[in-house]
Amino acid sequence: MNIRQELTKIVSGAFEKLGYAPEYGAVTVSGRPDLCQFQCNGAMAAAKEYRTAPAAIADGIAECLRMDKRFSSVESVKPGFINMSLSDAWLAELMNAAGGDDRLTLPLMEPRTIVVDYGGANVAKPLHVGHLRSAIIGDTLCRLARFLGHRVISDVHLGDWGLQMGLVIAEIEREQPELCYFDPDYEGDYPAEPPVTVDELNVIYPAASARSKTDAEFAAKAARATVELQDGRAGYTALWRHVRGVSIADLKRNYGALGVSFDYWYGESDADKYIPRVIGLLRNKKLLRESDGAMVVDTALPEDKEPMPPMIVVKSNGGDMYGTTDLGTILQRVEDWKPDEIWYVVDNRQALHFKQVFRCAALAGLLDNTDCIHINFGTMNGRDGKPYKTRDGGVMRLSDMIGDVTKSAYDKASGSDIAMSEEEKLRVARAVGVAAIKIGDMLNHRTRDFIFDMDRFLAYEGKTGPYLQYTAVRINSLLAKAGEAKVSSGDILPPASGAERELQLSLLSVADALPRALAEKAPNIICEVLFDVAGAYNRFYFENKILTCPEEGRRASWLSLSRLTGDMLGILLGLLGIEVPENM
RNA sequence: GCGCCCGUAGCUCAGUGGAUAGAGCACCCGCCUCCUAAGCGGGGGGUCGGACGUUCAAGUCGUCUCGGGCGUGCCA
Repeated sequence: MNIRQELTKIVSGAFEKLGYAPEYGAVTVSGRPDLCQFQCNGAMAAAKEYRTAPAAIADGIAECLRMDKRFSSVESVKPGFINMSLSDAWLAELMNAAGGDDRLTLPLMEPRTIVVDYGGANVAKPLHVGHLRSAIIGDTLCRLARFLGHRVISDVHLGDWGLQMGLVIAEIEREQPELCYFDPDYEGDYPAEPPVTVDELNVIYPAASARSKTDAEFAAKAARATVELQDGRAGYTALWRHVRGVSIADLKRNYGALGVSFDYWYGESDADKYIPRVIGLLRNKKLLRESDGAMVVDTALPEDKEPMPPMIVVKSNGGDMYGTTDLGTILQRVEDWKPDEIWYVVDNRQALHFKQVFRCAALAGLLDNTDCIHINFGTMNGRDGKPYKTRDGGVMRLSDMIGDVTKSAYDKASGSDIAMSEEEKLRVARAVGVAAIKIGDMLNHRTRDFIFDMDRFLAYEGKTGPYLQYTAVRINSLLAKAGEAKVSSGDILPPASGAERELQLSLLSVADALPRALAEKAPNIICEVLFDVAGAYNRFYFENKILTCPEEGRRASWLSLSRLTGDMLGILLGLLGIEVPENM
């Protein structure tokens, strides 16, 4: 249950009853927790319309609400604030309702079908730290949308069809020209085993990319190979299939280490067969125009403030642009899945590109009541504010980063007071490392550039993933001890202290935070509410000795409240793809 | 040049037009004979880049300005 919505309903009712528009009854969490838990500022806004002193309106509303037993206090303050706090009895009632429900009374929304495109992975290019954000933000948004009741289809949209494939093919040919894939007259079956390993691929692409910058002939060959691959040359296609397969296996391992997965591993190549139809549609609607040998579509609107260059659909050499592939992909998604929304979790820098693509898709009539949304995010920079580099100036592999953080978490686990087996330490280290990385990133608002600081990820102190896990582990340990001692839990009682009341209120606020996080596509909102809950619990835990509490009813209540908190932390961490280890 | 995004504590960042702008780190001081101290409490630290405007009320909205990042047709 969303308490803020519930209170808004109640207060709006009071406004209406007194002859004011109900819209003024909007309730927010109090900005002055020392004064009250919730507030309504509508009286001040209403004052103008009704030409009445705001304080007089607030007095009336407060008077009207005061008789409601669900409030412990309702006050009208100075300029026209309406301050209210929940009665402890109602709070306890809400806690027990949550504790007795699988979803902890968290809301479900009207289901929509949402396709989420994230990851940004390319064939033959290893994932580096720059791929982190799309993967974990996209994964979190998928989990959140699913949890709130939506039908979510995730698609990695693999970069498997562009120039980088031509570069890789050209480089393999340069190194191993004798392979049958390069013989245009070859008529036999192609080998079942790939001619390259992942490790070789990881060397081949950078080498090819570098070569193409200094060797014009090689660059031309790569471009030609790209076109020939797209035209279906048999040998290249067979080789491409191998490279793609080897690459995908490796990508799955790396994403898997982060707990990130995809429903579909479609690639740009899968959009290829839709492209002729896209171009046909554009041509029929007379949207195509020749420009410097390329075919373009004008996407500018008269009201645009920002410059909107034409979008190139067919390059002057006859090849497709990535935007064309994106259009083909939209057609495929709309036909196969009929989504209400398509989300693109992609770097800020492609904002203009997506604006063009979405407009072009609308012009072409590809969108059938489908909203396309670019969920942009900021660049990950190093401590110098420039794009992140390793000490020797190279790009850092995602697998290396995960390895470093996991190693450090392992050392920390080894120094723990808790005795753990070797195997357990490894499991804990993996879970803790991933949590450190994810929270370190997603605590920041997604649209901002942020500083990637390995040392901070390795700190495990304060506002970090491990803090959240530690809180959950503590709770689980407490509940296990209670079980051993046969101490039973029972109804959650009205709070006996400020810390306990704050814990209950923080649990109540989750139901409001999740839809907001989804509406804004902002994982940091989930993180914030997680720290609210975990912090409140840790204060409560410090103040109260739960297992040894002599009052049986109170002890039983505290155990239930602890269980509820643990379940809530589990759900919220689950939305971020973070596991709770058995020990820390 | 034009456009988009961002300037909040020493650092990294939150902040749904409302009351006294919050966290974490770092620094200083406390708390384990008692359920996991990867924890809890306290302290110092701010003209929210600047100016003007809208509003009963601006870190939040608008205009201008300074500083930084990014984008601006045949890579993705």
